[in-house]
Amino acid sequence: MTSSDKNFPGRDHDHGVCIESAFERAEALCRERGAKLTPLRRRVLEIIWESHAPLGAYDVLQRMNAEGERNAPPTVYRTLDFLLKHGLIHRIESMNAFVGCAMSADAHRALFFICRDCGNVAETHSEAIGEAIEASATRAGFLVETPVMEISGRCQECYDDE
Amino acid sequence: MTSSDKNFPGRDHDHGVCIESAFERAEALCRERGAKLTPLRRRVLEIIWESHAPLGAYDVLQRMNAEGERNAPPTVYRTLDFLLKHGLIHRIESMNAFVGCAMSADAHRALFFICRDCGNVAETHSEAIGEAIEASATRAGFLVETPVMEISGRCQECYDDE
DNA sequence: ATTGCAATGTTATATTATAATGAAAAATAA
DNA sequence: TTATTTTTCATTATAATATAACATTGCAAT
Ligand SMILES: [Zn+2]
Ligand SMILES: [Zn+2]
Ligand SMILES: [Zn+2]
Ligand SMILES: [Zn+2]
Repeated sequence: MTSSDKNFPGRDHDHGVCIESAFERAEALCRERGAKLTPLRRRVLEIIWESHAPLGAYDVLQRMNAEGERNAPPTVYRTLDFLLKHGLIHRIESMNAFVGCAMSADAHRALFFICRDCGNVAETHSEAIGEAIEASATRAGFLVETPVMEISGRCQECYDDE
Repeated sequence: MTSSDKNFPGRDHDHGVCIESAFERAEALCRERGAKLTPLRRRVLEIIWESHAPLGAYDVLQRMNAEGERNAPPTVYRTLDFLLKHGLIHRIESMNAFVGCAMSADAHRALFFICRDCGNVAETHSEAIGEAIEASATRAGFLVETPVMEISGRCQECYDDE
């Protein structure tokens, strides 16, 4: 199986592991690229990784300012742009929100499953889908550059709960 | 071939035909459902169908008000909601914009190709993609409800032009 | 006529995102 | 080191997108 894995975050998964490995990947990648993971950027990444549910920019901002700081929107958008540019987070277009990238941050075409109940997002990568899209694009005379694939629905745990 | 067709709108296609058939579909569907295609709704649908490039809500509003009318945002959003509900238009999530539905308006899962040069959008339907997504969803333990698939890239004509 | 309902109008405001400018900090060069 | 340049961050204002809340109109059923 070359394509996706069972990677929807279970209710009981060890999220500490997610966070830890996200930071390891971020640090490795920044070291490798000579990019600076400043305290501000680290903090925003940490906020994003508080859960697997996407956060809006203003939600991030609110958390940044929880202890009385006075960061303004451009600060959070700039920081999110940095994290996006380096593939450390993804933007979920259908939600105007941001979620941590769960994979090695090299450019990749991701498919997101978004649970409408718990709000969690699972990132997957499927060659079969990529190929099907390429085939369709070829028939339509279209050159694929940036696919946005965001599938709303329900995760296993949420539909087990009715 | 059960899946998609060559349906990117060519530079030279007869757009009058697109508009005409869009209105025929809209009228048939509203008749069938007892929904009212009021002058306001007809006008918005007409504005949306001016081209194959998605329009933002405020672009629609501007066109509605071009002759001095004073429609306000809720009017256009309500009207767009009606057209969306009946499948007469689609919302392109990655653009916050709206485009006419090119197919019979029964609930369908569409894939959009969006040309970054000319801005045109082609709507396609591919069983292969649907199946690939279902397969991936099953592996991830996910129940698909509302897929958003919006592929940015370049249409044939635009990359022929360099 | 009166009631009920769907459609539209109106005002205000919420939410998401960026422009423009400058100060501070960090890296690089001299 | 000091000077120079670049990157990062702060600040103020504003643009762009979307909705809440409530009023009015028009039309159909009783
Ligand atoms: Zn986790
Ligand atoms: Zn869920
Ligand atoms: Zn056309
Ligand atoms: Zn094009």
